[in-house]
Amino acid sequence: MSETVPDPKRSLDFGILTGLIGYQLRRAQVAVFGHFADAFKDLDLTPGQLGALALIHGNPGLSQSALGGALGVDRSTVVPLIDRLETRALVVRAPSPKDRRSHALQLSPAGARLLAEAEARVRAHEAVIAARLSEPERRTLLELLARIGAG
Amino acid sequence: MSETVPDPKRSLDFGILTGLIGYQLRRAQVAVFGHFADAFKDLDLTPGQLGALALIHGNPGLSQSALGGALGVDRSTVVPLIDRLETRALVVRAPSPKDRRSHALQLSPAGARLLAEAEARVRAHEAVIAARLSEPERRTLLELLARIGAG
DNA sequence: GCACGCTTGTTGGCATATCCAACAATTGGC
DNA sequence: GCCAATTGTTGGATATGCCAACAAGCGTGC
Repeated sequence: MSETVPDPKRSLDFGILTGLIGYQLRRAQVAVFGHFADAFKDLDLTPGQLGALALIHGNPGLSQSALGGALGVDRSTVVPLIDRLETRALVVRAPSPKDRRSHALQLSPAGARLLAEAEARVRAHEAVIAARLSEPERRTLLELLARIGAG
Repeated sequence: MSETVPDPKRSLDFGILTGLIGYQLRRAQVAVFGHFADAFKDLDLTPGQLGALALIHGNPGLSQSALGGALGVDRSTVVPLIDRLETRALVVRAPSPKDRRSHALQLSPAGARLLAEAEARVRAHEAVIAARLSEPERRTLLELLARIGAG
């Protein structure tokens, strides 16, 4: 038994963690999320909110359930998300012409403007995130991640 | 103006989302986290708890602050994490010989046993996750993620 | 020595985010 | 027209995270 208290100067032993996709995924996520929050705090947008705006823009009239499916979250999780966007007058819960149970989600003009602004900004944000990656590497990463995410 | 209600049969328009590292990261994370929860529910371990066990095992006597730093979370977030592991008698908050403020974290024998079991299981879990990846691709993904996470 | 500033763990307040189960309204197949 | 399924919502339960404040303890400068 040599040492029980690790030397803080020496770097830590991460054990199996380093080789785990799950762990590296989380580390990357923390870094990206943190930078995103900084970059978007004046627009007051979270990644989930941006995702919702982008999906509603690309698929106007989308239902909340369909949005939840596309985002990979439960439909009950979509409620407060849209509540917030609706309170900020970015999204409208329009009545669906086909189905009186569901809401046809639409971007308000302000929502569309904010999305356009956010799309410009997200490009700069992504450039910072991918600064350590060459363009082919970036594409490779996207493709490999998509394959993991398709599970 | 052709359609306001998107055809559910046709796949959705994801707009810029598909090309965003942040988005693909989140999708992958959801898939991995979901599978992890299934695989570890009988051991009752979350990814964060496994990370803590692995780090304590590799660095016995670690302080809570150092653990938080290694996990990338706030020191106050570590408290309930260790609380839970200590309640389950997997981790011990031993007094630090050097500093009476801090706790020297140690695995209990039960904690060490559980970690060994979990390490075996995490390998199987990762194999499922990476099923769509060749071994070189898996390595590439780990390396690219590590570069993103080093931000 | 010893005073002041820093660190450590903890608590409390707060905000998300997520799930599941139940519910009423509504739809659609038969 | 009946009945099962779906839609949005609510409520309850967890988790996860941050920040700010606090007491205890440490250590540097003098």
